[in-house]
Amino acid sequence: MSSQVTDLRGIELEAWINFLRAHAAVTRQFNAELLATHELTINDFDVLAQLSRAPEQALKRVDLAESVLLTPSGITRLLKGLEDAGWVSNRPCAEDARVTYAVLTPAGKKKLEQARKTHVASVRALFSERFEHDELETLASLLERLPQRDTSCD
Amino acid sequence: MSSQVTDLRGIELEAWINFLRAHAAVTRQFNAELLATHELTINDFDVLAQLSRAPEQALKRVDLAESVLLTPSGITRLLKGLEDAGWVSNRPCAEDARVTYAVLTPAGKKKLEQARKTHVASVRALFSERFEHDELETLASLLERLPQRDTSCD
DNA sequence: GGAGAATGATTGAGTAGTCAAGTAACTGAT
DNA sequence: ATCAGTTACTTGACTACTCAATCATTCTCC
Repeated sequence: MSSQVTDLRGIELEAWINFLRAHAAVTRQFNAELLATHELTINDFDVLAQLSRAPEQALKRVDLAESVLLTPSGITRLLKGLEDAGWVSNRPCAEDARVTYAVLTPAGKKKLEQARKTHVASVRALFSERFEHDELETLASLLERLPQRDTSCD
Repeated sequence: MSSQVTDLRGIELEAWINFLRAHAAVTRQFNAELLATHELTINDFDVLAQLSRAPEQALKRVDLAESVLLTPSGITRLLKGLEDAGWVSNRPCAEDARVTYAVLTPAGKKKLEQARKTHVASVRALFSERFEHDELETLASLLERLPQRDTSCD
């Protein structure tokens, strides 16, 4: 008599499973699109986007790692690809010889602008097709309360 | 004057970025836990759980692939690991010689019960620490409206 | 009842990451 | 001034997948 059909495993598990499935389905779609039209992965795009909003389009590898939630070695390897493609270059740091900044090149900036056109449109389309504006605000603010950074060293 | 600080890139992008970061952070944590205490990945766990709720604890590989959103070859390789560990065995299908069912062994059933104790507790803890019951219902139902299956062949 | 298409599953080759170990450079207490 | 610890980054070995090709079997239907 109560309400709708609900998951027997508890609401937390239901939310988690929906979350997992949605991530798999949505990233698969976005990655395929991005790869087909721009030869970039979501993480490539994400890193370029982070660089573009950074002062002087440059970021230390550690900071990049933290902001896109990859390990330092993951960032090293990802940047290798972007360097080979010419979207990113390296700049040594005058004050600290350990750090090499990753810098967005002009070509990289251009590449990002192109990719943004289609990718941002896809993201907007997927979300706004399914949700009203106020629902998107709710969703964004709920998701924001989940861990958004690596918790393994807290 | 309007409201809170809001993301300049639009609410859809904000929701998407929060979603991506949350997935990376949360799966990293759960995977580490599950691997440390049970030597299972989230996908391993997920496959065992799917099998346990299936009639006769058996499922075709294609169905398994669809329900956990892996490719058929991903399922083949994942099952190989579970077979080697003894949690899953193969059963040929009488009606169709192409299919081999993956079936949960008694040991696998036991393994899953153990893993469930800690993993389900972690999931519940993470979500109920952060959200009220009605917020969880909202979150679950919003996430449910995102694609939950592979859209590449629609 | 046989040819062709579709389906279930596996395999080889490749990719995108992880972790642990290592190197180099910096920091801070004595 | 030094040396123990920390930080930035890279590397080798591995894992967990993906995709495309392949093989076997079953379905379609003329």
